Amino acid sequence: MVKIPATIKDIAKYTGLSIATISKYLNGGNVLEKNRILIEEAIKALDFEVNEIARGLRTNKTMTIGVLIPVFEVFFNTIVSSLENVLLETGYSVVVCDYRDDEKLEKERLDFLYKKRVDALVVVPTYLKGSDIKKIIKRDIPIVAVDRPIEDFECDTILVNNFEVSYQAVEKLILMGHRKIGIICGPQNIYTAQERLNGYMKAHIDYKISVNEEYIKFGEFHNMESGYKKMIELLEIPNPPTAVFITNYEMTLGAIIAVNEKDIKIPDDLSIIGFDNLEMAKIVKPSLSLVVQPMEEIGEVVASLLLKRLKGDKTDFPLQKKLNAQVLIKNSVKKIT
Amino acid sequence: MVKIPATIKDIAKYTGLSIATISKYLNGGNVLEKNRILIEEAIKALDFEVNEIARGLRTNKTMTIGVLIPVFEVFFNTIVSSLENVLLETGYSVVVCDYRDDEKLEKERLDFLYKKRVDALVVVPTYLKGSDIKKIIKRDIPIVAVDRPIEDFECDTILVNNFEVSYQAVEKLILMGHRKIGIICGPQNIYTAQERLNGYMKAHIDYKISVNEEYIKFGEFHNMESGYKKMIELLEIPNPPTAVFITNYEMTLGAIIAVNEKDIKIPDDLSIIGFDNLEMAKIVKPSLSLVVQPMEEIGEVVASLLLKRLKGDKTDFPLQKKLNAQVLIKNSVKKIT
DNA sequence: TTGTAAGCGTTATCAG
DNA sequence: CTGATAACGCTTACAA
Repeated sequence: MVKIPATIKDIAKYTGLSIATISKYLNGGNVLEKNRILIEEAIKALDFEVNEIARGLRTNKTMTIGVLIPVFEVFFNTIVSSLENVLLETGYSVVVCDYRDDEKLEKERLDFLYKKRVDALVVVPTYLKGSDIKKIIKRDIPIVAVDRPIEDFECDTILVNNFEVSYQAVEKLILMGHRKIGIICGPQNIYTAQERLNGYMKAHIDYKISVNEEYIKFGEFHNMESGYKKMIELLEIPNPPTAVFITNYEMTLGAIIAVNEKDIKIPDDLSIIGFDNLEMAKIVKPSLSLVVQPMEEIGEVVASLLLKRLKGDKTDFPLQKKLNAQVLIKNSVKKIT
Repeated sequence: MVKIPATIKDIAKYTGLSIATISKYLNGGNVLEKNRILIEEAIKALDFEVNEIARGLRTNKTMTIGVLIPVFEVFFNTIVSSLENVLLETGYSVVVCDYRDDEKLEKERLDFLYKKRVDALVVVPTYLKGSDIKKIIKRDIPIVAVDRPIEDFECDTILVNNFEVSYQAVEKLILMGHRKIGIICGPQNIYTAQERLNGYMKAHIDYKISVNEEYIKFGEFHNMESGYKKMIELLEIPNPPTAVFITNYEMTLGAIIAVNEKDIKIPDDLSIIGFDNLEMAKIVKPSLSLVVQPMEEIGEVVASLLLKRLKGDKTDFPLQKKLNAQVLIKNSVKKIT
């Protein structure tokens, strides 16, 4: 830990070979058997490791992928994990930054990743627009938008069928006889939150059910207290909904706590469909009906797309793909008449 | 986005000055007013930005701090945020890696950070020992252990008074008349989990209360289901505890759900002290008694220590500091007779 | 104040 | 297969 790590030059001296030969060996080139052995001995003896900074300067590649997410929470964490699982295999590594839902930080962190010379970027944007990206990103590197599109920017984009799956969830409630259906939405400046509300509206329209504005509550993603509060508000409406659709993980958690506290029985007093609530789903009784997003799949799809682009393959650019979430109906929804 | 960013050489050509002068300007050196203006014009015109990789190679500094945490969860996230707030001010940036509580990954990610040539490391270790560190870290960079010490390794270490605060929490329960006190602990290979259990034991010894082994349950940190299960187990003991101390955030969450589900009234049927459960604490009623750790303070202390070490100031090395957590008694604890 | 030139640790070209 | 050498883009004595 005290001595400075050896360089190729040191290995060259130790072995009597040239720098070029050592470098060739390090990059998988052919070397005489006896030299190979010698080099490997030297590497061990001198505790050598490549200086990735120097290599990066020379090759103009850092073998690093930058990932920008709004906040460290289970949905994004899971996607990133799955992304990493694929990418690490191929020698790439991943640097993840969150911007805490903050507009300024979102740009700053993007700039940070760019300055670290990542070879490609994965972005879950909130406020970020095409003009921002163009200002920050000056080299031509692959960029993939995930979960939400980037406004005014042409790039590969991997989304979830938020609209359709929300439609399906609400449709199930309708088909179970519900007519008074509440929804706890996310902020309408977020694409996924919009889409989920739109699905809710469309289902009402298609089934010719009028929408009671009182039943639509706007909470905050990434804040379970807002789920709690909005659920309380819904429950306190004089003519309350018979079913509530909660549109993300954290808010679902808060809503469950509200329901418990008010001593509301599920599904007898109220039917519920939550979102993405995997760990909770195992715990809560009766078992929670859920919209489940394909987080692992998202990560895998993004990773393989990225690898393709990094190889220079621009087929189908800009790719726009929607992955399917599923509605899982369990015991938290009751048929009513 | 198409053109490759300009280099200092380009600026030199544009301005007719030498590379050295441009470099001097970039690093805050004095330059003739008219040259300054010229350089700034060139930078704008050519869209120049320093190549941090090249700079890093030359200065042998990356201005980056590596942070290794077990998992992205609120306790660690909060510490990292606060750390970043300080560090970013000073021009450093932060790369955070989690190892998902995995022994192999813990070493791999440490190696990754090291290979990225971070200038210093912040580590929350689980399995990591001094011998591992010595194997991986070959340059002499500052290392700070946070929340848990590194076994067999001499370095700066910032901890929380887990033992003392757990003692105090249990003591409060005892002073409120409780004699049958349950505890939901974390895995005993984790330092903080050990300390918290030790505090519980010591309080019992000091107050001459015999410990019922049945009341001691071992869950998993970072897994709310384990909190749920262990709480159920405690409640199903024929002679159940009258109070339970739950020793981290995620397990507290699960435990609350278990209590709600079993229709146990807090604090009438059961008294509870949870851990670190800030957001929950706002929601749950009656208001939850808690052990609150000074997460922001930890981040700040670590950051300023780091900056000191990076300046080469080795005063008090190896520093070992314990920060104080607080017991906050609210309405979830009842006096019994 | 400015410029020259060496060098950080690699990779890549091109002889040998 | 191996080696000499020129880059990569920047900083930093040292000289002018």
